[in-house]
Amino acid sequence: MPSSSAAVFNVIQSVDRNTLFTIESILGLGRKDQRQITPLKPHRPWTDSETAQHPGQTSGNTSHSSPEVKVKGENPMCKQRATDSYRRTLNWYIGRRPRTAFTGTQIEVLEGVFQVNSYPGIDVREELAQRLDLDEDRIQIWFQNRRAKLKRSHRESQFLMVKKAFTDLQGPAQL
Amino acid sequence: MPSSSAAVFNVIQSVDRNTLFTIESILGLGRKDQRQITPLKPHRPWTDSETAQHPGQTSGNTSHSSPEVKVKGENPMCKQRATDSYRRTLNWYIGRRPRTAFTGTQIEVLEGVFQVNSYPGIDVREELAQRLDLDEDRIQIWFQNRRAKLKRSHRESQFLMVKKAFTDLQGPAQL
DNA sequence: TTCTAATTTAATCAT
DNA sequence: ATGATTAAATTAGT
Repeated sequence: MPSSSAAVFNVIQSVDRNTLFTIESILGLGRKDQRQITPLKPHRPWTDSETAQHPGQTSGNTSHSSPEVKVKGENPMCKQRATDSYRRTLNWYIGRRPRTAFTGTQIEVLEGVFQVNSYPGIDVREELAQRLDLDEDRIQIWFQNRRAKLKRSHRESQFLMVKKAFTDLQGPAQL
Repeated sequence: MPSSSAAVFNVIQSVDRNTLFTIESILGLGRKDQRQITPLKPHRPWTDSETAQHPGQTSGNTSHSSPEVKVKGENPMCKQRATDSYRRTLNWYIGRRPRTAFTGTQIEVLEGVFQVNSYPGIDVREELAQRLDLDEDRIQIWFQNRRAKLKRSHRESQFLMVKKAFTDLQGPAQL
């Protein structure tokens, strides 16, 4: 059974139930020709239980059942919160890797290396992983995100400079 | 393939300028170097253009000569004198966007679209922004927060179900 | 106090 | 590798 038909059926059901938002519902339905109705990777494991349907039929989505939670340099804080118990237990039906929490010293070292070399090779990454007690994958992902962040900030500053030039041009003209 | 040629080039350049660059020196440099780990000035392009949309909202906060503002660090002793000064210093360096207050009809439409499609694409977001007279960024942030809220509620209900099952298992066993 | 808009970052996916 | 986007976590306003 294809999952797209189920999605379409859900949409039709939802629209049928509340016909209050007729025009606005078309906003969500009008572009059903592409991409959103047939998601190749449905990243929504919880949205189908709104009408009390049978749960658990979407559990077979890329679940790498090797629970090797190797968060090595972690556990700096221990909040006694009731939500903390099921915060971890609800991660299993999501196929996502648990978010890695880098320590302060790890960030320090990574930032220092980034200032020298933003594109570390495999050897430097392996060395860093061994020294910082992290996986090499995490190192690579961190550098990717760090480069993206740097580019973002560069774009922002450039945009601000252009806008400032505009306002500086328009400002004195008003005097 | 020359996929790592850029990285090699960067490394060679770095080595050329400051000779003898090993992981040791990089790590040592990263340790002793003083830099900002917490940026405290992340992203505020609207602080210098308050004339466009939010008149009178932001004040001229050009000087920020108090970089040692501890926001999250709790200080159990001598907290009375520092409360309003904290409040004041928080308002200084925070460059947040003013909180958007959605109207009732905007919330209605957004909720209606959310019931149909929790992951609207760029086209739907743009359409919504134009119809509701909002920025597309606000639409996206709203859907992000809405999904987080939905997931939170689902987590709570699942936790309650698990806890109920647990007590139902333990209860009759005691008889 | 609760709820939620806003921000940041690790992770994922497509190109 | 890059860009877009998401989830998660946190901050902060009403």
